[in-house]
Amino acid sequence: MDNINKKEFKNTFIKCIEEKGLRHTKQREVIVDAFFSAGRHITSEELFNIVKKKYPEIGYATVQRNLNLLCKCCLAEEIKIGKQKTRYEQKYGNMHHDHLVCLKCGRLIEVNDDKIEKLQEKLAKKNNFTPIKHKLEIYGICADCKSK
Amino acid sequence: MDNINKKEFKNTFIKCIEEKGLRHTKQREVIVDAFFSAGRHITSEELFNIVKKKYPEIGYATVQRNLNLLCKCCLAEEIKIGKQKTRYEQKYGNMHHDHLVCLKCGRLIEVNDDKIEKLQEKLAKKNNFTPIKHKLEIYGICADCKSK
DNA sequence: AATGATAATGATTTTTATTATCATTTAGTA
DNA sequence: TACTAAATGATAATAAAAATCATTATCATT
Repeated sequence: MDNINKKEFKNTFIKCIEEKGLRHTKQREVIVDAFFSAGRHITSEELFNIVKKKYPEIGYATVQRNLNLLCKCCLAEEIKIGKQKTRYEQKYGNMHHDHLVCLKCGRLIEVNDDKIEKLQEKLAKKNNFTPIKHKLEIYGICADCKSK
Repeated sequence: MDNINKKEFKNTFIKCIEEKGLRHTKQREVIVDAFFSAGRHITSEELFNIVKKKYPEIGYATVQRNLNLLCKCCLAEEIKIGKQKTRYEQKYGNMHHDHLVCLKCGRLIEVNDDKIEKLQEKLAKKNNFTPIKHKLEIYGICADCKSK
């Protein structure tokens, strides 16, 4: 099942780079594979270290560049929390979610609330503002850290 | 009226540094004054340029340090939007608000919605997460930019 | 299959914001 | 007034991400 998703993910990427007139390379293959298989919120450095194992000649810049490219293809999104390094989150299609951020362990928990989404639309409209996207982060202490 | 707020603001600052056993300096005086009187979302660089006019010998580091100090006193808060420089926002007491961020002109509009706040509490609770603070940013196009 | 245009790569440098360092000055008290 | 430690100002360090650039690889065309 994960393989099906992976296939879809890669196909979307391929379609996207073809639309842009970009090229298919071995490095891109390896990077996109690794990005899909990695955790949900990875830094460029972490991804670089993973990719290096499969493709030792790869350069850091290539990983960084292709993460940026994934963002342009809407397959990844930057998340910046406090002073942490930018993390890159996988995005399948239009699925959106917000984050609970634990201030103790740094864990990111993905959440969703339709009512909040709708109220945000309303709030924007009230200000004659056309919303395109949004970011909601709730900072606090996660269940695990509370029980410790 | 603004002067009363300013007085309160400065008193809070003075109280805060005294609690921490820190000292009162001319530079702090000038920086806090300028910060209060400046726009709602200022960068350290902008503030430095303002302060320099009243106090030309001042160093950038001093402005930066005191902005950080204001944050520790809960009189300022960092706002980081995209790749922009960190901006510092005035905070009076506990007043909280969210932001509409215009993707065209970069303008920040402060908004508030009690219902959203309450739903956030609920959402956190549902995940056994103790919320401390949150950040909601809605990105889109502001009224001014739409009419252009 | 060879060619040529140009995108991509990898190594490195640059940029840029913020923090740290440190000698000197200053504040606040004893 | 002197002393102690905080604050300052100039500068260096840090660190993440972007830019540069010579070289290599891709891919449409022939």
